[in-house]
Amino acid sequence: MPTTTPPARDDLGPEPVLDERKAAILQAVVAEYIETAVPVGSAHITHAPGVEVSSATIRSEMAALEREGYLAQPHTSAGRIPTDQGYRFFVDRLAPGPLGAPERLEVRQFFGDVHGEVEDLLGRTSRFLAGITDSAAVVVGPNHESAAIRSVQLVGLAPRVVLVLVVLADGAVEKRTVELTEDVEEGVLASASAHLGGSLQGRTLTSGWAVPPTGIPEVDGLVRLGVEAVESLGSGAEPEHVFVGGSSRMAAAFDAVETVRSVLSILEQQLVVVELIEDILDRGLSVAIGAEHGFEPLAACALVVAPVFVEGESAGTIGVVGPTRMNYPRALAAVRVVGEQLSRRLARAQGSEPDDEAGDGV
Amino acid sequence: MPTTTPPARDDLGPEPVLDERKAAILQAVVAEYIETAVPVGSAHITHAPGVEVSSATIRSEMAALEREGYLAQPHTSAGRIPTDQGYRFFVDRLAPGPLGAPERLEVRQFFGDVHGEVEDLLGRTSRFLAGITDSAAVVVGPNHESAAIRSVQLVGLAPRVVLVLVVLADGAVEKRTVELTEDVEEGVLASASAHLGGSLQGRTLTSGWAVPPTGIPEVDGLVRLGVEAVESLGSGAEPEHVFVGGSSRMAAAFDAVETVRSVLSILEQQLVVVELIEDILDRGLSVAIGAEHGFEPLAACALVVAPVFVEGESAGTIGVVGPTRMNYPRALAAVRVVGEQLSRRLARAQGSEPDDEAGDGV
DNA sequence: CCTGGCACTCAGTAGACTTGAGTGCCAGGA
DNA sequence: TCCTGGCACTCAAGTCTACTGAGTGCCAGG
Repeated sequence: MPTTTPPARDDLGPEPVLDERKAAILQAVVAEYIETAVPVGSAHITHAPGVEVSSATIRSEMAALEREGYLAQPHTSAGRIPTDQGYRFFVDRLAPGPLGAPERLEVRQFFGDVHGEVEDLLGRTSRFLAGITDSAAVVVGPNHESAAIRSVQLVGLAPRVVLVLVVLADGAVEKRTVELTEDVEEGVLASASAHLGGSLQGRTLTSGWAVPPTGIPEVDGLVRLGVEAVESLGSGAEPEHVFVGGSSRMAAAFDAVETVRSVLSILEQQLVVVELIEDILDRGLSVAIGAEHGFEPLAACALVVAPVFVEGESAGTIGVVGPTRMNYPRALAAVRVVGEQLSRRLARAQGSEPDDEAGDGV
Repeated sequence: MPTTTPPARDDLGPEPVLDERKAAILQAVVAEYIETAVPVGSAHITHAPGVEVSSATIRSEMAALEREGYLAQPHTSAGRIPTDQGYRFFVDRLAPGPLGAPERLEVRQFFGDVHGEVEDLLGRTSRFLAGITDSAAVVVGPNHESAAIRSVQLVGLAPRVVLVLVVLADGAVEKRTVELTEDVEEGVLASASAHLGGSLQGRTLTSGWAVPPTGIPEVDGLVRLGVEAVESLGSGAEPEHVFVGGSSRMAAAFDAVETVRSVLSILEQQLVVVELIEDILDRGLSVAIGAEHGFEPLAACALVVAPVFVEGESAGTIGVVGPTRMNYPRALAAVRVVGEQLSRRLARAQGSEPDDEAGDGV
């Protein structure tokens, strides 16, 4: 029986002092409850690793764990259920384990087969991640504030409607329709387009840029409108692209219909979910359990999240949303591996990394 | 009591022969059941308009309606529930009524406030339609097969990665990333881009087009790749943009969790929903009730759909998905009005219609 | 042909009882 | 001091029974 020293903790609260046996009991209860969703009685874990004592002893330990806030009892004559704090202890002690073999194969296959545009990739990834974790999954695309502008173009759609098109270095295309007050000639449009493209290329959406006047009033007017449009793209008016997959799985995750409805409704408000995930990451956490994230409507849920980096730059976020009794080991491993693969994939799509198929970590 | 002659029927099956009283009873049962979700007993509708007979008489009529397939009984001593056929009769007799006043106001406000890109508009519309019908709502964007190409551009993203960008007359932007086998010069890229744009402008994505060679091998190679990319856009490999709003409302629509889960899971597979809606429209229906659409997983649902036209051209579809006992009058009215407003809005976004705010029909 | 009356059905509710998984506590032993 | 087996206790959930009442089908009389 290895004396597992707890790995680096996710949270930085006061180190809980639980002796080995209490910890083993708590761990056994959490593991059992995650698997069965039934309150765990003392007799069920007498043979759990690190426990090996009689049920009576376990009972007294459980009573202590309950006093200390790690376990709860639905009613007097029932077994114990982990509290958020109990799950937290379990998660913090969790060594970063590998993904199960079948899932590993699935990941390999998925990232081997998938192709197409980035948005498509992100959407598929969210559904895939939902699939292997049997929860809902969220994939947030990169926000383009720091991406360099590759090209800016003005395209006339109708006599007084112009489309401002911005291509970023990461392959993202943003657009904005601008309505004009008067007709504009094709040549003027082309000049303005060229001038804008030349001036903004290489900048980022958020950097302040001064576009020198051309001296031709019509062109400069149009250029000004174009600059405003591009600015509005950078100002975060447009939320990042968010993909939520597998939310149907929440239907079976809770027995109260009202909980299901409210959780689903939150998942529909993608902006809220994104903010929640960012907040969790800002606080340095990778797992938020129940009330920890402070967002009441998702108090029955846990989130497992991870940022995705491409060449050291943030390129989005992925996460899993499930009931607090979700399978944390699997979710953590899946998020880690899928995040890595996605990152590698995105790097390749930007042409910034050699096209090697032999992935590490999977 | 007006002798209501049934309006034009949606379906073209054999005209059912139900005398006035039977029809009134059936209508009362459906209306009551839609409102209460409780099996309707004979005594409950003795005072319904057009009925005004004793419960005993109603009972015998109900028994007849059951024999004829319009009603069903959950068990012997319960009231009646409409069958799909019963709902169908109800819907076919429904005069196209106006939307309720509060909803009318909401529609006016929504389409007055909403702004931004088309995708954004469609997404918001789906959520809005879900809101006023208290069901899930689907908005399918136009498929771009028949839209004229306004501009084609090649943008270099990385040494061997080129983005092919197609702007369509309706303001949609499609893109495809192409990986090259060898580096290409900036000048060659520009030439190819200009040549492609010049050759394809005004065509549609699906029309076959021959692009004349320029005589410069590097350029022609790039042009060929570009043409392939544009062709792949038209070949329907890319599904239309689909927006599903309000699916959380399905959680409360059925009491069997399994039904909820399976319906939600179907709504997640947007492609399936789109195909189902198209199929319903192809069959000339605007409402599909229960098993009518022949799609087993949604046998517990009804769909109310409508195409959206802009200047006679199809510009997408909108629809409402709910349980078969959904509020058909409201859903029909909402789909009609929202469809009209969306159409008008899309027309304006394309600059093809004067910007008059005073909408008719709302 | 409609109606009031009547016997019948049966889901749902309520109460009584049983079961059994689970607890807390304690005295005795290592 | 700590663990253990034993024991009395609790209480959700299941089972059984009885009752209620909403609803039906049928029929004889107006």
